[in-house]
Amino acid sequence: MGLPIYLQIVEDIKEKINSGELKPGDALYSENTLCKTYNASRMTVRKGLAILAGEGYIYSIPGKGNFVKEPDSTTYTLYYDEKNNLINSVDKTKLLEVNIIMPTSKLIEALQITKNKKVIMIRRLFYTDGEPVAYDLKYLPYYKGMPIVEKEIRYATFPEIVSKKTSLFAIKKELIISAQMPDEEIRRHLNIYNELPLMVVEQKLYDIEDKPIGLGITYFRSDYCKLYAQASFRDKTSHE
Amino acid sequence: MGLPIYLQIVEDIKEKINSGELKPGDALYSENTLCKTYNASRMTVRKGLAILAGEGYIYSIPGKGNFVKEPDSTTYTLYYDEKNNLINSVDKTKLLEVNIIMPTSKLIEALQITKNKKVIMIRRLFYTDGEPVAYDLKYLPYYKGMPIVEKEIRYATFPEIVSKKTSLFAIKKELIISAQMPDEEIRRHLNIYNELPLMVVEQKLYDIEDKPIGLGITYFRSDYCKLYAQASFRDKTSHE
DNA sequence: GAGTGGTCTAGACCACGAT
DNA sequence: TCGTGGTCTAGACCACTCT
Repeated sequence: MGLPIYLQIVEDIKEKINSGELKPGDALYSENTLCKTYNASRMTVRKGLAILAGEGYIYSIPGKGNFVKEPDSTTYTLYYDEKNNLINSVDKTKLLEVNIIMPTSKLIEALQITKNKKVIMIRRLFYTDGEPVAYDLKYLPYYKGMPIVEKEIRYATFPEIVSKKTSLFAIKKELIISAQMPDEEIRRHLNIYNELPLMVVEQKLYDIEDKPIGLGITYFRSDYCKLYAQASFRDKTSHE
Repeated sequence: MGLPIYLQIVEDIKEKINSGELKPGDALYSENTLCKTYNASRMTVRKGLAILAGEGYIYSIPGKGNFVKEPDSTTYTLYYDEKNNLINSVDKTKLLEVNIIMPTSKLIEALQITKNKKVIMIRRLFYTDGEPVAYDLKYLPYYKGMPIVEKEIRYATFPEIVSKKTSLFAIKKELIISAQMPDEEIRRHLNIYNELPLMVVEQKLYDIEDKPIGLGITYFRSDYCKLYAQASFRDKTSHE
């Protein structure tokens, strides 16, 4: 087979781990031994081991060796896009309000600002097939000369809105997912007349220095929103 | 500073990307040029580029060059552990029932089994501070001679239960998160007397060949469950 | 054909752990 | 002191793209 040597090493050791021949905590053979085993140079062996480490199979302790890692059973990769987590995706966005407000105490804490700092509030409604499916609130600290162009805000995704200020790469993001019942205002906006709960996704954006630069809360009709995640697996690294 | 050369390269290029000097789609200098720039050998430069690629900053096209990648704004790392996503974590588990049942049509589809294949059903209740906080259902295809030891099942986490059969490394997992109102039975188990919704987490486990080996559904009282995710960031790779 | 990234080698020196 | 992993070099050959 035409597989490069380092990938053969990866596959071989993976197989040994998956089959149980190597168990968590076990030491691999030393790199020099692996060089002889696979008839490869040390750099090639190390490239294979680096991939295994990146995929969470092994770790290494300098001066001691490489060891099989305990698999992480609590980490998943979640796909979240406020406009595309619905059973059907958002095809219309209605801008309800853009305003500059004084922060509530919740905002002061979340955005780590003083109580005199003004905040931009954006309220939007997302539609799928003509039906309102989500009610969306965004808050950003207000800076003088900030361009609040309605057209942009109407269609933009939260990271896009914020990225006008900072490079997208610089942003750290956090999500908190919960469920709750809608209040009267949200019931009205989302046409909820019966006992339908909401999926609530709170999104916090931070800049490179961990300073909060945006808070978003999206209330989804639970019949239009399911979130999907999978075991944060392996095979995301460069090979292939 | 004592940073190894390849990490200096990583930091330098990251800085150029974060500051906007290099924008998505831009080509980096060729590897040979970078060798001269940083006074390093090609392997060292490539080690740095490999890290940048692993962290999602760049990608490379053989024969063409290395390019700055569009940042992925929809992928997050979610932490989910059925016993530890609650405001307080589970300190007691009550085993309601272990039974072997004939599959419902939903189970036939989810576990990809025939309608004559028996299924093990496990029903549990999770407690925090004496209060029931989650109602938990697990389904696994039944195999002859399967050891169903009550004590194990009572306390085990889903992946742990299934791993009696397969190596933990071999398991692929999927989560589907939604919100719904409790039915009469769940209201009773979770002491819900008012309009309190549930966070529902459906967990599917697959073996290495993508065959389903377990289905779990956990119904959390929404006042005791928030899920947490953060931008699937970078800096998880080996360096440091 | 010249330039690019992908793979690979056979050395080297270092800091660290075990003894 | 010896073996381990961590870093690094200066070459090499290949397949590929561009022109």
